[in-house]
Amino acid sequence: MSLADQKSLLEELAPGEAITSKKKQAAEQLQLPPLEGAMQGKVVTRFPPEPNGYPHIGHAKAAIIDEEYARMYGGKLILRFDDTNPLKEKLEYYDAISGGLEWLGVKPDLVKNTSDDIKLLHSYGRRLVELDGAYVCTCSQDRIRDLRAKGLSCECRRDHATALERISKMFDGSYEQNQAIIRFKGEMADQNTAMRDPALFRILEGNHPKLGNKVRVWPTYDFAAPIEDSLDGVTHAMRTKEYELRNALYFAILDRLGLRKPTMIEFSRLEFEGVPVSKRKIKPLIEDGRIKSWDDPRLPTLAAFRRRGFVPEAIRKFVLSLGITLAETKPPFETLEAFNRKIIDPVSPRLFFVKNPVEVHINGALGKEVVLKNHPTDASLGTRKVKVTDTFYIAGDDATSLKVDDEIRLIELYNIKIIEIDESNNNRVIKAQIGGDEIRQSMPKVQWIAKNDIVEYKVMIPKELYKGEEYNTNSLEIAQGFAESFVSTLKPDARVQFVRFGFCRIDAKNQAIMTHR
RNA sequence: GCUCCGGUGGUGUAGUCCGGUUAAGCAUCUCGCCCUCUCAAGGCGAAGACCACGGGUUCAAAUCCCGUCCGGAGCACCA
Repeated sequence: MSLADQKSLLEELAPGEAITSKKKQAAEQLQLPPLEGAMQGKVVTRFPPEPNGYPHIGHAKAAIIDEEYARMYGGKLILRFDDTNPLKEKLEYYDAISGGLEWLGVKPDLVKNTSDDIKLLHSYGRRLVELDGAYVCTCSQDRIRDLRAKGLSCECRRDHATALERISKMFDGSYEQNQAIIRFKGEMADQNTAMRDPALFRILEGNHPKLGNKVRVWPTYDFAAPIEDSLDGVTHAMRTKEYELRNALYFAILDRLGLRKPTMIEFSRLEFEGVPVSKRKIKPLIEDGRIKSWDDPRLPTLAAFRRRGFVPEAIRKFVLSLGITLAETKPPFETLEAFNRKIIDPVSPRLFFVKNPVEVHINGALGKEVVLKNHPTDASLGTRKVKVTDTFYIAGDDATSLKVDDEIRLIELYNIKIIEIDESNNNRVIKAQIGGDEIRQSMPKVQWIAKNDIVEYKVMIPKELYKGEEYNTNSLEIAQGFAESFVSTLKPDARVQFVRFGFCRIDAKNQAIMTHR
């Protein structure tokens, strides 16, 4: 039955909606739920990465959700680099994150750094101490930890006058690193340990990428985040669920300072099975050279997804399909692949690559030039001309399954009949003769490379980086073979589908990376 | 250990707040058929969850209540 026939039959059986309803539901699944208390034109969200590493798929989820909501309500998205730790931030990471977002198609309406507001943050910290909402603690880290565990307070907390005296010393350079911190006056016996007088500021001697060593007193994330969100006009602040216990602190700080409170929303982290996002698991592999760079196709960095051949639209659709649940799960990588495949399929030229080539000699075949379609249905992708002779290569796997008398079709060329398989001297050579020209449904159809049209080619096939807790030593398979010479004219970043092999992105001269099947 | 958060087919989710309009929708995966000079895309269909488990409330519960179990997170002068 033709497609048109199928459709008309369906229309008969289920007049009206039948065809559209499934698609509609699938599309609805790619919509984020309404935002609590959101008003058209008034929503402000923010994506607050710390510039301490390369952006990965987890960043993409947060950034995309932040942006989608801003757009959904005609609001604003702020990209705010949460750079409050001079020991960790590096200039190259600000750029890497900006670049990653740009590739993703996430366009912030405003870009800023938390460090831009360092003076403001200082003054709010000072004010909080003056308000008796915080104090300067000079206890050792060990003692602080110990007392916190026991739910007990230290002497530093008791006397407000001491706090006032110390706060000046805090900022005038009287204290060294580790000698004093500003602590929130919470509740030392609170069941929520985040409320047991957490650190708000600490002294860090480091070279900050934006401020150098001018600043020594740095706010912690716990202090900077709520102040910045509030002052930036953020209406809906989203973060991953490991911060949940810190919500109480976030709001308590704003309360004490009398600042406006954003709505807080959390969602689960995104990570794939076997593809850890944590630097802890990736950095060692880079340092000892098992992985060469941060855009290695096995990695979950945005640079890696890009190099591997994923398109940003696919990542966005995928992220939206996950929704904003709190359930901690590892979604299937196949789903991302499916989204990507549907997007790139219509625009990927079909070309030939044969892995582990085996020679096929066709008796009496005449040399000629053939014209091959670059896409089965879209003629606008053009054609290419290939000169063939009587000798070809087919993929090793295809050759293996052949027996004498089998008839197969060389795609878009002609049928051949196997007459001899010569396995002498370790080098299999197949002899065949031209068969009929009838294209039978049941007949194997294989891609081929003409002997005089060969280019040596390599395809990297990324696999799971980790198997459980162990590095997967077979995480990168290299497929060697021949591609048609046309492939070598393609520039890096071109996308192709090697017929019956998989979708690939051209990576370098004579090298591609398999995106997925 | 304490506290908090989760638990819907193999997987990811919708539905849960306002209990009954579908005894569970969509996607992915698997399988079959159609289409096809690809093992891609597209079309159709099948299989697969009594909604973690046990009680309770109710005429009626995935949806409300209680308990249990399992999973995760936090308990940094990281974010």
